[in-house]
Amino acid sequence: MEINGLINCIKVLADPTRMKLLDLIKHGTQCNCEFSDALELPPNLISHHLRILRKCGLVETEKDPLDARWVYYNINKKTFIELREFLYEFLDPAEIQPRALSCGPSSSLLAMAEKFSNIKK
Amino acid sequence: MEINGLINCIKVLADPTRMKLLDLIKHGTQCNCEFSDALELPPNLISHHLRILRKCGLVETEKDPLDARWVYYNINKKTFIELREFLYEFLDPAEIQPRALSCGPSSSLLAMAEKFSNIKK
DNA sequence: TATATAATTCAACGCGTATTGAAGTAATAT
DNA sequence: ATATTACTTCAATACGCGTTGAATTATATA
Repeated sequence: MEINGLINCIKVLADPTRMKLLDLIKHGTQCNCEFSDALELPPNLISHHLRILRKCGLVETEKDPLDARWVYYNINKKTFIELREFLYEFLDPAEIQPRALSCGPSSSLLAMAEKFSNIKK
Repeated sequence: MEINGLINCIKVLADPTRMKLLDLIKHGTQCNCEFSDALELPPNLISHHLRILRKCGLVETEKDPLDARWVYYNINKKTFIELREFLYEFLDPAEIQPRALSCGPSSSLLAMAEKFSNIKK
């Protein structure tokens, strides 16, 4: 998945309702009515958020083989893992580097020396 | 950090400009003018996004000891790592469970048996 | 003191999006 | 056929947020 897709996934993730939905799905695929009960939100609003979760690829759907009116939601493992790896690398503290002295008065020793001599005057 | 603070961090992260800013800061503390050049955005807009990054605790500031007009930005390692750990756990594929049969026609074997007998009739 | 510089804050605009209630779709039951 | 159900889509509203340009603050220099 390209970088923009991943950033979009983060955007999708950055909503308490969708976080809770993902967490519920993670602990067993569920149908709209259960989400609606658990989060105390109208079914159409749940549908809306699930649509967004599906659009960015974080979840996928499956219809009940006995009664196709029911829809069950699953985590899309592939996207899930990809997002996980990306964030784990992006937030890697080992990559943090000290300030590159490319800008500002402290960026050159010359400037520091000049400053120092001014103070001395 | 509480869960709402972490979700807020994700929300803050879910913006291409701020992702780029964080990435630049990660590779050496920088000042506003450099961000402005690198991202080709007006300095006040950079300030705005840095303020949001600082507010949620992802970055912190430091003033130049020689000329306090310059401000340098650093990654706040503590928040950085905390967010990393949280997301790594939340997106752990090992936690994904199969559907709990608590809802829908396939939720009970009884229902399946009834359905089966209807088909047979 | 006056001017310049680095950055921030403010006011306002426009776009996107979460939410709401109603209408629509698809599948099943009577 | 008609009604019911599970869910989705639609239209409308309201709020939040990114962006912009101007004004402001803080600091340094002439």
